[in-house]
Amino acid sequence: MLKLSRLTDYAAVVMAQIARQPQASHAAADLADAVQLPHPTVSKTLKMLVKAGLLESQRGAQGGYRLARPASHITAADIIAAIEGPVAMTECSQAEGDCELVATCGVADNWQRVSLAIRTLLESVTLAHLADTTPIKLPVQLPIQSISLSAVTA
Amino acid sequence: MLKLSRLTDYAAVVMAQIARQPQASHAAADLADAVQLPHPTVSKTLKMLVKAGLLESQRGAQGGYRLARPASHITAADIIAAIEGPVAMTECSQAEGDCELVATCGVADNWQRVSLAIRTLLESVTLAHLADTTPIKLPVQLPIQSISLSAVTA
DNA sequence: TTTATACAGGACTAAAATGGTCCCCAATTA
DNA sequence: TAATTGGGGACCATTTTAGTCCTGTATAAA
Repeated sequence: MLKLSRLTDYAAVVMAQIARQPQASHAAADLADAVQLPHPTVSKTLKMLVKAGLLESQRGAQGGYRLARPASHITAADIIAAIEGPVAMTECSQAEGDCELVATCGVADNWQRVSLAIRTLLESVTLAHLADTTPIKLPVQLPIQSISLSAVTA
Repeated sequence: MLKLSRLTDYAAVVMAQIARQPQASHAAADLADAVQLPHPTVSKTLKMLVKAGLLESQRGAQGGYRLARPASHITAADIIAAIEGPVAMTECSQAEGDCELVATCGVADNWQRVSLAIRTLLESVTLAHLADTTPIKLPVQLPIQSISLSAVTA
């Protein structure tokens, strides 16, 4: 289904939660409560986000997590990459893609373009967009609508 | 990695192969040879594509597979859906999405928009594009809207 | 300095998805 | 009728995923 893994989903939700109170420090337990997800799993997710450089952590009492940079500078692609690795639709659209079938494949090149387009899209959606609870007045709508527009008019 | 399953990849390659000789009937064994993939797996893929209505099959000697409709009317989204099910990035962006966490989620709505944008993009790329051995003339560095536009007009 | 808090890292398991194979049946045609 | 070719499953091995838990370490407050 070209679906995100569940952990990635969690990551997005948790990141959004943090983004709504950027200056506060958020303990893993608090976040898990707020988002209604099992503590250990949320904790695991948070660690991955730290490792990817999207969150900063502070140990000890009053410690917790906060954004490593403004929500407007964290993209959906960043979050996905933090949990699942780089966004790439096919084996061969990855950096290390050494698919032995390139010769007989015949679609590699075009898949890579599609893959790139999706990556670009995901890079244009920021955490600030995702965290915005009000449905629609997002700048996100701009790229999205242009896509469907050009697709429809073609 | 937001990656396509390997079977989906096969499906695309095989569909492209058929699309290059649309009027001929292609036996599973021939296709497998042409694409350098294991016969049983290719066969399985073909069956799925038939079930999804993208291919038509003919049994018996001189039988085989052919496109159910012109390559320009089969989209990347169709192929992906045939193997993996409908394109939906998150649980809740599916039709039957009954995620109990919607209340605390806070990002569902925006994820659905992203998901829709990707689906639209994948629907704008046709099998005819994929099968074209000369790469689609996409200015890779340009924004998304021009990608899908030039893809369609190519 | 002590103690409670909170993250770090990784081992571990259960469950599910994935990739792949194989077999027997049904349809078609020569 | 015999050879060909797809249809439909069952089946298995492997990997991935999700989730838990334990032990260690940094920090801050009492």
